[in-house]
Amino acid sequence: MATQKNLGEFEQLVLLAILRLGPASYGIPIREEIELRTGRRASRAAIYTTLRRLEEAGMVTSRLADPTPERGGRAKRYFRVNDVALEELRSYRGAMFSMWDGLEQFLDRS
Amino acid sequence: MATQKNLGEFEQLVLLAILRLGPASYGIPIREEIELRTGRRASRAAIYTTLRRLEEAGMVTSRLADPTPERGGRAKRYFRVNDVALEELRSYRGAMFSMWDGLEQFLDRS
DNA sequence: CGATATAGTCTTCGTTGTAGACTATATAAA
DNA sequence: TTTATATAGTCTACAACGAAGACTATATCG
Repeated sequence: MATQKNLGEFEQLVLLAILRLGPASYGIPIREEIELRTGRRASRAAIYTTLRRLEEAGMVTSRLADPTPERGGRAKRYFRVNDVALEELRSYRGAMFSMWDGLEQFLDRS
Repeated sequence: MATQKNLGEFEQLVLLAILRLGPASYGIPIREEIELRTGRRASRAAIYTTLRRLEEAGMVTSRLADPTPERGGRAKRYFRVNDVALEELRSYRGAMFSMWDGLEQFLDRS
């Protein structure tokens, strides 16, 4: 369990999407949140693969809910971010801040 | 050339290190800058491999300088970041800002 | 009960992350 | 003037991550 590695770039996005969505975090909305916020396309398979790997690494926990009475109401798998992952996110965020600090000159539009 | 993909997590760090170091950017200092700022270990091989791939992708440009008259003064290969990479960095930075926005509650120390 | 919508899985493959061992080339020391 | 030591970079190999196509499951609607 929890092989404790560095988070990949896409893994970070997925984790942040889960945090953003809160209790409503499952595959489809996670994907939508990422596409909406980053403007970047992501296949469903990419999302689920990443979610599975994150869970294997102990970064997230999931539970399969009951099917809901809506059209196409297949059971949803909900996710939440574990403390290890939170710590990783914080730490990576700090690292990025430190790396970007002082580089404002390179941020201007060309 | 320049297959235009998403930058990996480590690739970003390397690019930022080059920006930070300016004209003094070559393998060894790049590594030191990353270790210093992020607190994360990185082997020399990891740095050079990433640099080579970034160059193949058109993200950086390198030139091999003349050997310097210091102990161990082997010729250094200097790097600079290309515009494509700058644009990628900006874009990824924006995406991360957007994803982190509103999640300050999760940033507090535990 | 066939069409359609939502949600998730399987399989596969290319790309990125990572390091150990090795090479090259300089000065310092013996 | 050979041998040690320091700096800088390369080769090779493999594990982990990124990404998608095709498929399965399960619900409602007409």
